[in-house]
Amino acid sequence: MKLPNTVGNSVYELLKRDIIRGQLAPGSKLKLDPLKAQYAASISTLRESLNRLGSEGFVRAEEQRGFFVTEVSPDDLREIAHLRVLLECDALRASIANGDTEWEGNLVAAHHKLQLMEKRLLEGDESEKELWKRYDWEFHLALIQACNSQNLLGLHTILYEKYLRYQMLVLTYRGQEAVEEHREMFEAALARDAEAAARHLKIHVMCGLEHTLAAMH
Amino acid sequence: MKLPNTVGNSVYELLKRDIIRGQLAPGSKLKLDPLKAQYAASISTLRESLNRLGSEGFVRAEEQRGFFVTEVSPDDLREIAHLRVLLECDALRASIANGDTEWEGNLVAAHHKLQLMEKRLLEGDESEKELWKRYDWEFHLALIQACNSQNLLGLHTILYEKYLRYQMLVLTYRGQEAVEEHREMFEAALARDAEAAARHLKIHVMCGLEHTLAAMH
DNA sequence: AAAATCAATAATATCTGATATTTTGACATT
DNA sequence: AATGTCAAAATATCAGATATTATTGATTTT
Repeated sequence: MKLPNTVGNSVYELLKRDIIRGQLAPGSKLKLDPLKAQYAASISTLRESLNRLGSEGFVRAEEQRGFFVTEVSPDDLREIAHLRVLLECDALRASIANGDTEWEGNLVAAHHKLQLMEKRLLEGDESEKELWKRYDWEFHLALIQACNSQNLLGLHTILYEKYLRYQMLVLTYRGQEAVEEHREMFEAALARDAEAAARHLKIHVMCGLEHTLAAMH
Repeated sequence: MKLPNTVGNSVYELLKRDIIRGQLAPGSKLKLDPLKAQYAASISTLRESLNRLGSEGFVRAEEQRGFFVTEVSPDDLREIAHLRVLLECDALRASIANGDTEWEGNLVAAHHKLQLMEKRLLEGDESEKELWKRYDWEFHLALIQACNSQNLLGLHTILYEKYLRYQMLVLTYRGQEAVEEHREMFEAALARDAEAAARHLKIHVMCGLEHTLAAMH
């Protein structure tokens, strides 16, 4: 990954992070003057970032009325989970078919790190949820990294982030089940059993969906 | 569809149209001053639109070096075709499962208009390729309109447009085969045969892919 | 009290012009 | 041909101005 050197890029990253974390609440108005103060950027630069986020669906732009954090809803979450399964399973199959030694190595490393973190979370050490989130992402990315489609990886990234926002909003950790699912995916991927891996991935996302929907009451 | 009232929106639409039509050639530099003259908008407004197009993949932004029309390549086209099949087939299945009378009505109308236009194209009247392009889009959209997922429809739109750019670049019409494929999809959809419809759609896109790849020499 | 009206205020969309930094291209040196 | 230098060009960013539109609150009408 390249560092975001420009002001525009870092404002974009910060805004996206704050939306995903829920610090900018769903539906809330993104007024330019306050944002300018908070994110230390000019209106023009802010508008550029907001336009990007608008294209990606994190922000909604209403003509002449400005920008809003995209609303959440159970239906939207269902759509996102469904798309994530569709794209990630496809990418996973391709990745398992194409992956070389390098890919396996990264995957083993990513799973190992994730698993260590999950062990600590299960033991009650909730101090590093940020890190857990990153390791979860790195594991899922490692699985599909060899899919050989930049377009697919790009779309998946956005879907993963949107899904993550919902998980952050309900702020609950699913625990042991998720650990198992990760392990099953991991083992199936290493065994080059694409169908099993995709099956476990689908279960993983769908159970996460149910869990999050339930927590949304 | 809503009309783009703001300058930013129409510049966005115009730029995208010119990229898809190939009037802004793949890889070409998008210098701000010339664009400012050509699209009659200020730098700030232009940059907003370019940022949106960057998020969607029509434009590539390079730090400190400005904006470029995204390059084309056979591999990129293959990725896009593959994703289009993946998403559009999924949407089609859902649409066939959910579609009501209203949906069928729109579909019949869209297919009828497309078919008339195709007849004229086959007879050699190439004067209205713009209109044909629109009717093709409206038909494909009508097919999946009832899929019940705004997220899916949004992603599909971008993929369709990217695929279309390649078709515009090679500037050849596939003719009778495409007409047949449209008819088969149409009839399968009306008969609520989701598997057949998806099969024909896949063939439709994949044959279009081969045709375009061949024309890219 | 509810609805409609309307002026005052606030916010957005857009443009211009200015500055600092970076990239590019020409030219000269090795 | 490779490298180094320097002016010109281009970008990224900002601040400030204007026109237009949206919001708010008070006033009037029903």
